Amino acid sequence: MNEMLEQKNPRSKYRLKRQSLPEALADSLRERILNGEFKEGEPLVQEAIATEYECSRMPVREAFRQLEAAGLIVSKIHKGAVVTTLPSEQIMELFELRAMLECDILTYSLSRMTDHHLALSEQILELLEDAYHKRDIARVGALNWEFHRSLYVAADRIQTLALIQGINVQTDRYIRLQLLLTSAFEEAEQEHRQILKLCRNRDPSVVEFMRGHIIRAGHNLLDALSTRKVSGTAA
Amino acid sequence: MNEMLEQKNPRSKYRLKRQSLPEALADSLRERILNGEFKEGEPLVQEAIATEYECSRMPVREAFRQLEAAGLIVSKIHKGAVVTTLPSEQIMELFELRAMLECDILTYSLSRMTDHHLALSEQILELLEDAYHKRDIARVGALNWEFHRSLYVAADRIQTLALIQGINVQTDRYIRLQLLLTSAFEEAEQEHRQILKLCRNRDPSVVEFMRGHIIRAGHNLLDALSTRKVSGTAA
DNA sequence: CTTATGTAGATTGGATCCAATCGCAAGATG
DNA sequence: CATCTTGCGATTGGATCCAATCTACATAAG
Repeated sequence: MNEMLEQKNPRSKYRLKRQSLPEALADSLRERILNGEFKEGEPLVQEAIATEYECSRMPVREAFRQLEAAGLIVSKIHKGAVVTTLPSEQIMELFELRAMLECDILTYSLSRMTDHHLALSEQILELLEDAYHKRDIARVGALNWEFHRSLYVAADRIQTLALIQGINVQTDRYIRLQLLLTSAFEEAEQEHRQILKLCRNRDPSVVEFMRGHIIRAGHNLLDALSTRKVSGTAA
Repeated sequence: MNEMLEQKNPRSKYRLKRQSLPEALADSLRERILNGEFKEGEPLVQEAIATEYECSRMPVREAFRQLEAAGLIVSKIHKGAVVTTLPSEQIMELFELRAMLECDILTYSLSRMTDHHLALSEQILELLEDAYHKRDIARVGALNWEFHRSLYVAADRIQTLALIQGINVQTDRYIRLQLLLTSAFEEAEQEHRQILKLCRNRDPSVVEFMRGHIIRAGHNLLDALSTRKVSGTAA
């Protein structure tokens, strides 16, 4: 039980401590992987994590199972867990999947959005812009997903949303990396405003705009990654 | 170590016992859930499973984590795990997701398929037809997915395939249920032949045909499910 | 008779202990 | 000198034990 473990679900006011230790651990470790604190290919040692969080290895092991299912780590028998490393084609594939799935769900959502939904999206967008200007990378990553998600809840497509969320967790890691490397998020910021505006008008063209938004993000990321890679090998 | 636990990966000949107990358990339990042996809403008790497989509760717990990540069970803290139960809208949503994702990957795959790929698909299809005529439900379920999968491997879209596999695991349960309830698989069998034929000709129309194939399967299932429900409540 | 409370049994969550396996280095052997 | 073997430390896998929590039933109060 460590002070690093904050309980989640801040939205439901009177719901505290309804998380088991493995879940809380998984949340914390996921955050640290997405932050880049645990780098690609880095091995995660059960004992080290356990002592760090002042608990036994058992909850750590269960947390590892969850992270493995989310695709953030891979663990081989008797050899431990390492942070996943994706080749660039697969990273792009993830963005293409997001584009396909998010466009689909947005189509459902668009006709069902209420003013309440839009107001909430706007609120999140303002928080996102604020976080970006303060260069709070972790918060930008989280709020970026929250904004996208807020546009989709009206669709009431639970399975689709769950799938998209899973992919977003994976791309989040690279989005944060991109924030450190480039200034490409400037244009993404403007695109977010445009997306919200189109949604307000229930303009169906927002779907294709969203597709471009996501695919562009993927391409920008790959560019940033490839330039980093050559500079990395040079150094 | 119980005789119920068979090691998987039969395709790679000299690869035995490279599975940890939790994984083997997860495989076995997943199979039993898909078979309908554990019904929807039924609680899974750690101790009972553990004694059944003659092991301690710990590997069971880790297996539960995997099954939960796959969406087959949900577990609440200090209240244990129960088999998931999906409302019909979400079941249909799963089929629609399959339709979208499988059509997408098939488009990639179609232009890259070699004769070798097609021969393999044909082999699997024959096994599938054989299993169906022998009314080996579990085998039909597994081979149905194997056939679909065999059409997609050429696409070399790892993330997409993983996503589709996850959804197929969930729909598999209902497909097997449908096999018990209806004879709708007869037409599916013919459609499989047609799909393979269109793939041989590299006919792009196979993509839309596949979409219809999957969506039809979903509708047939929902029909079967709704009639079962009314007869169930009547009895 | 209904509702609140409390206690016992069952079940899950977490910690500690022991066994199995892996990696690596030192030494033997050709 | 290269290669194989062997043994030890480190790490993971699994079992058992104890603590925390839930469910159900019984009992008492209104």
